[in-house]
Amino acid sequence: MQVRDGSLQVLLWERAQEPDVHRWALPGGMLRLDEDIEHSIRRQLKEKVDVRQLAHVEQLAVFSAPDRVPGPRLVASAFLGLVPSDNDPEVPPDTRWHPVDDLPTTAFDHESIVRRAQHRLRSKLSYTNIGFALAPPAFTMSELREIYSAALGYSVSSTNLQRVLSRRGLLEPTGETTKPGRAGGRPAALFHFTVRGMQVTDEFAVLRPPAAKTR
Amino acid sequence: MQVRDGSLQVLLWERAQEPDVHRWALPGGMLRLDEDIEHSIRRQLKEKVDVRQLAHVEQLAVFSAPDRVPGPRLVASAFLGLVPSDNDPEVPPDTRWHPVDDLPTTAFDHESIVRRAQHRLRSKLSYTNIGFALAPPAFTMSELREIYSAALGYSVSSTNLQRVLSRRGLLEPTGETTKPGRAGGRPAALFHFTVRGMQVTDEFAVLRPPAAKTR
DNA sequence: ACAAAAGTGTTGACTTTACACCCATGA
DNA sequence: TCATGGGTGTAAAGTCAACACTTTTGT
Repeated sequence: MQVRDGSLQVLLWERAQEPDVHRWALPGGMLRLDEDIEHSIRRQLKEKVDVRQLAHVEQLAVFSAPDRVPGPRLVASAFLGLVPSDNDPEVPPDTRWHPVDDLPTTAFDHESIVRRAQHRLRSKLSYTNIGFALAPPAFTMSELREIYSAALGYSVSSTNLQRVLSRRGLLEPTGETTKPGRAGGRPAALFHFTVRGMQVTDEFAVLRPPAAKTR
Repeated sequence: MQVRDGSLQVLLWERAQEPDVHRWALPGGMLRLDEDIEHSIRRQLKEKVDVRQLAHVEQLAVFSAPDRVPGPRLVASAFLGLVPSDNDPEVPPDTRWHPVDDLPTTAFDHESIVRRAQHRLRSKLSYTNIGFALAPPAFTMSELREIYSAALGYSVSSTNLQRVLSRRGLLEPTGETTKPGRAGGRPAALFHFTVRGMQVTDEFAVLRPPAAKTR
């Protein structure tokens, strides 16, 4: 998934064969005997759709209903992969990015997989630093605000976004600023995330462990 | 998993054959063609170890490293299942409950699966009503306190536990009370959970949607 | 000077922990 | 009446959303 043109989008591939011809499917394929599933996902995205810049990949769920696809029983292990908004992989002609809120007719149970991914992403934006995987290496707070707004599906205040992320030590000014647009306005400071990999930043909303008595 | 004797325990089965003879393994088995994985798990627990009272079952993760078990490649889909502390299934002689903080030598990658399950449970105790699946149908706050403390691995105050769960509308007094022990003391009120299935009760720790303007 | 965009200060609402205190019972 | 365990009141700390206000730029 990626935030592009102000909305959260997912890369889908139009099936050319039965079953479910012309319906849109998630990229993926068969697992080789010598690789684990995450490795397989990365390989297929690279080989088939030229997506190499996955800033974050995580397991979503296994879909194992006996009738989820016609024909022989097939178990799917779904993953969520995030691409930073500044990259634009050259995808093949039969694939396209689709806004999550305006999906075409999907193949098999892929729509429910996309829904699950969207839900996971929304939740994690709140209690982890997962935003780093959607954002470019450096950004203004306005840009980050748009990314978060697109992914969450509602408007976020850049003021409060900055405060929340700063309090958690996730955000750091690079020192540089951007030029203002033609309309003028104060130049925006550039920020970047301090941590690369995903971390839980707000564990234990309640029922925290007892205070570690200082002294 | 279940809280028994004041600690969080997991049911393991001692392998009688190579590979990994005499090491302890999680219960499980092969997936049939006509069932989904959750159905399979419930079936195997029922048939093999007589565990029927699973108050909650959820997917944990897929383990797919090519060398996770010797021999032909085998992908495992791990689940977390919770048994309320008031039941004591009659398990076969080659299985035993083990405290998660004192595991025996486990087979294959099963220790990391247990760790993952423990982590998942701890997290969810904080932001969902998952405690209902560990507790008996009715309980005193002291009893619930012990269950939560065992599962979380640190001491929880029954005062605050009650308040947190009550505020969320998860807890309800049954009206009944218990007899005090021989040492005296005020009789404890009995409570039960208002909701049976798992629900997220504390979504959006931060970055909540804008207030739905009332009026 | 004015509009535009970015950033800061501040307030109020809400949670949650910690702890002092009160209540009901058996010996 | 005292010890014991259960339950309530309350204060202090922390977090967050909202919004007014200030800063910095281009025209």
